[in-house]
Amino acid sequence: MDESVLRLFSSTLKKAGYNTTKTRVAVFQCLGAASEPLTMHELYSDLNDTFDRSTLYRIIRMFEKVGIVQRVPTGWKYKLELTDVFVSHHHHAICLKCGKIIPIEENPDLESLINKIADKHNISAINHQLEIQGVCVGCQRP
Amino acid sequence: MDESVLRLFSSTLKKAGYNTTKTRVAVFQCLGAASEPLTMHELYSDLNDTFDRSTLYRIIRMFEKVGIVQRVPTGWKYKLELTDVFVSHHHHAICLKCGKIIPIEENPDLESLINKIADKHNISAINHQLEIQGVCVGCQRP
DNA sequence: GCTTAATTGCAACAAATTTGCAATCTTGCA
DNA sequence: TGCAAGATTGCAAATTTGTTGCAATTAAGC
Repeated sequence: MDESVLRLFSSTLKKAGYNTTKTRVAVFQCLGAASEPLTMHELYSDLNDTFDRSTLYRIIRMFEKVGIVQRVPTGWKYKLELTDVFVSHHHHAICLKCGKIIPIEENPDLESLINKIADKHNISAINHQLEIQGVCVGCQRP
Repeated sequence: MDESVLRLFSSTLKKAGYNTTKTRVAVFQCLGAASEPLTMHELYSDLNDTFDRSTLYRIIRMFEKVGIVQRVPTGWKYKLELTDVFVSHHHHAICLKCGKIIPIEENPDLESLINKIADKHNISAINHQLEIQGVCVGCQRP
């Protein structure tokens, strides 16, 4: 993983009053290495039982509070991924046939439209998520 | 609740091979009467312990499968509401200060933009959700 | 290197969700 | 309307998911 990203991670923690520990770095790197969002369970087993479940929960809760990770709702469950600070702001499309998650980069038109919609409802938008369900090209019969 | 909505509910179940039971009607009506999405817990206690929790979970899982209810992610948890088949298609804005959920009716511009974005990623969109977080006008200091 | 405060592991707990099975309803049909 | 077959529910127990207190360990700053 990129040195500068790790430094940003570390300074984010520090600014919020937390230490940079081996455990936290491991969780962060695991999320950074994943090609798509992970469930708690996946994250835990990817880390190969290196530490206690309660520690992982505590770390994720804190990472979320300080804006290092965010939850991606996927039907029943949710998955975890790094926030826009570490990965560019994006959305997701999920293929209903094969379950693949396709990242969708942010679109300026979408962003401004969302702000306009929010304003119309007297709410000033701070953040947003868009999830699209559909069928990917690979799953569409010829 | 409207007769015709109940008939639609019943035929939706039938088409999927399920019976229309007292219990299922009660759950459906409870969701229909709610002014905003409900948590499992709220739904259960609104129904006033008329039946077992496991039954409620089974019903909700099935309702979701056949497209009667959908989950609204709200941070950690999720809430439940009827789908667009029974309530007009809409999105949500959540105030980060007071937690109020503001329904946002669908916007044709948004819809077409989303379809365009999905196409660009080789996925043909079937459904989508947009969640906006912000601060509502009542929570903005004067 | 040392001190102090933060972090982790452990073990127990609490909440949320699932499951098997027997008892009870619904439906379709006589 | 009454019955048989299959679907649905209640119950009790298991599983999964997330939380907590406290003692042991570790990281940060000097």
